[in-house]
Amino acid sequence: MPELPEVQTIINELKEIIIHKNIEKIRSFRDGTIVSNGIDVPFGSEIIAIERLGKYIVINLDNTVSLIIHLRMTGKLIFESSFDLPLKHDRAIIYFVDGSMIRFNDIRTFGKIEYILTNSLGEYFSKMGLEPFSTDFNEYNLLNLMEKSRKPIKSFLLDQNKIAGLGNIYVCEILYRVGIRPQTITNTITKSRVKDIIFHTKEVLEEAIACNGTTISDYRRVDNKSGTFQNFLKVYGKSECPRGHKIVNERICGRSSYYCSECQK
DNA sequence: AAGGCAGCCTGTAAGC
DNA sequence: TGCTTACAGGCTGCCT
Repeated sequence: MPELPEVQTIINELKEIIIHKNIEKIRSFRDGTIVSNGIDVPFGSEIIAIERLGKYIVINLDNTVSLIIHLRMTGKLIFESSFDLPLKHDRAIIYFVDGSMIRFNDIRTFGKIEYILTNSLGEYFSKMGLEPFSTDFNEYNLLNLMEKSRKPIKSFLLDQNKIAGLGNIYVCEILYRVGIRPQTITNTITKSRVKDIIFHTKEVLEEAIACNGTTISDYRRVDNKSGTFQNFLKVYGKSECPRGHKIVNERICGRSSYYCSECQK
């Protein structure tokens, strides 16, 4: 399930491959996957930049149009150096003028490619939360948000309008490292713990990016390879924590939540 | 207004 | 063995 590290990995790899390529056409194989908003991607549109915002991939073209891609749970972007027929679960394909292409493959069809005018990106992402690697993700701003929230910290960290890019796996891992239980009500957490949340959020995300992400089932890199951070998970999907305590698996905030009742209080 | 949750969807695996 | 059911989970939209 692509979260920030997986999306960042895909972007890092795409940058090497598709910057300055010209789009020949984008074909859809399923209604609803491409949301055009009445905007056209003209033949020859050149890709001039690719960036990540939360879990979104934003591709800027040279003609005031941008593509916003969200992979949701099972979306993959797989680069092929030559044109080929669509595979099972390919929902769209971006064909380039040089004969290469990118498959947008998505088993569960929740992913989307949206066309938008570049100058309205700001509005589109206006509610997006703090970027974990920006200077805005600091003690002052986070404490300010947390003081106002009465929901469980798990739900707070998953809220993209608070912090951008975290999903279920990394939230479980962050809370383990911080030593807080997922049920803890956000505005009861002390200031020193807020510091710990910032530190461990960056730490986990950095480590996962260095591993090219976490492949549990569906996530793949642009070359169809897996990430390796699954080998370093301490609680998600585990039955014992690194210190040998039994891990609790409980549904919290509608999500399967893993935590250690010894290490997390 | 903030928070909770069903629904979207398909493949996998457990249960009977 | 084969069918049914639960689960995986990001985000939107509806309800309270």
